[in-house]
Amino acid sequence: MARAGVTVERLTLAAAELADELGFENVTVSTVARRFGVRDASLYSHIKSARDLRVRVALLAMAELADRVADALAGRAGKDALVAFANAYRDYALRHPGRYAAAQLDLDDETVAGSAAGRHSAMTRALLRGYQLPEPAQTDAIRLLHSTFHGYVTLEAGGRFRLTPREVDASWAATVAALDALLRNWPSA
Amino acid sequence: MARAGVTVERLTLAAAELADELGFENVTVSTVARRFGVRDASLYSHIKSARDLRVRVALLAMAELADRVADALAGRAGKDALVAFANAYRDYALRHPGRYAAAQLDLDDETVAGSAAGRHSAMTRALLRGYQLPEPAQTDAIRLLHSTFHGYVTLEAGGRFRLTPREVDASWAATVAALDALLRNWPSA
DNA sequence: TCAGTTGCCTAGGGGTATTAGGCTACTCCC
DNA sequence: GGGAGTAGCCTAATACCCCTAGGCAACTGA
Repeated sequence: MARAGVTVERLTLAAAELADELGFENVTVSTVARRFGVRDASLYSHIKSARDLRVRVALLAMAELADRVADALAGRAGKDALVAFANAYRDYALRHPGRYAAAQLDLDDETVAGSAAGRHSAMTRALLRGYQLPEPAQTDAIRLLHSTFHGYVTLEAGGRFRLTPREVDASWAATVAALDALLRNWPSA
Repeated sequence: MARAGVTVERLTLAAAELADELGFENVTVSTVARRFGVRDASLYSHIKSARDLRVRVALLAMAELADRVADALAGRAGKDALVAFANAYRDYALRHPGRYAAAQLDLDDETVAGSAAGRHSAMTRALLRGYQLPEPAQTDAIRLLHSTFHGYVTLEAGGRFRLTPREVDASWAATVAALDALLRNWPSA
């Protein structure tokens, strides 16, 4: 019998692809095993559990997203940087819905610490340097930006904006422009 | 044998409670049946499927949330109303994490149409009346507010803000204040 | 009272998660 | 080249969840 050549990396990648195709909630040990043409039980020499597999997909997604954002941010500043950041974020989420959903998995503190989450907020902090916000406003602004981006793409992907006819792309552009205006005039008290 | 007195309403309520206690993903036909002391198969004369049950919890949560927001909004206007809206929203999400997660369930358009989602955006529209935004800025603002609120509570509940020491309550207040400032100075172009 | 309806049960088929234990295909070292 | 050892994959078996079919008993109303 030829071996299937399963490795943790290939498993994680396959799981990520499955997530984008079928939704993250349908990423199961069985479906991944099936894609490799092996039995489910065979995967347990590579992964610890179904959750382990899902966490790996989450970490992969977070790293990929951080990479895209870093690329988009390179050489830009001010509103230019904000727009690039926002669009890279949204693009990733819409193009890889399953991966993005994975990135929202509830991870324990230790795992979060070892993830790309730190890079993400460091980049946001760098982005905000152009707006000259003092602490703690800076932290608040990071949280606001992250919340708005995350909330927007989640609601958009969930079809929650389909009730109103207004184009979601146009709303997105207006939203990012509004955030830029807000950052330039952050209320002091 | 005495009957357990199962009804769709009691099932939905029990499922909602289980969601808040164990997380929405652990709301299962079996756990709910167990709580009633009956066999899982017995529930299928009341609900159509596990998904049906979850959708009912989602609709319940959306209606409850709309109620809380409506109460908070009564008799208020301007920033006062915005703050009340925001706090009611966040309170509900944090106090009822399972229900709130349920409300995020991906529903088909027909179900969404029959839900409290319409009430929700109508209230937001009413809230914005105090800020006098013309269309399409008003729609964009609704989407921005919803995105930010939803994103914030989701990330907060998911522990994504624990990396930074800044108090989440303080950040929340600052965020809402910032949104108020933004609505009062919405960028025209 | 008794016919009909409704509520709950048992049986059973199908799927996923996971452990235990076995066989086999590579690897590398003498 | 020939074992010895490791790693990859398999079958078997348990447990839990989803759901259908069919049965009996408990209510309901004429």
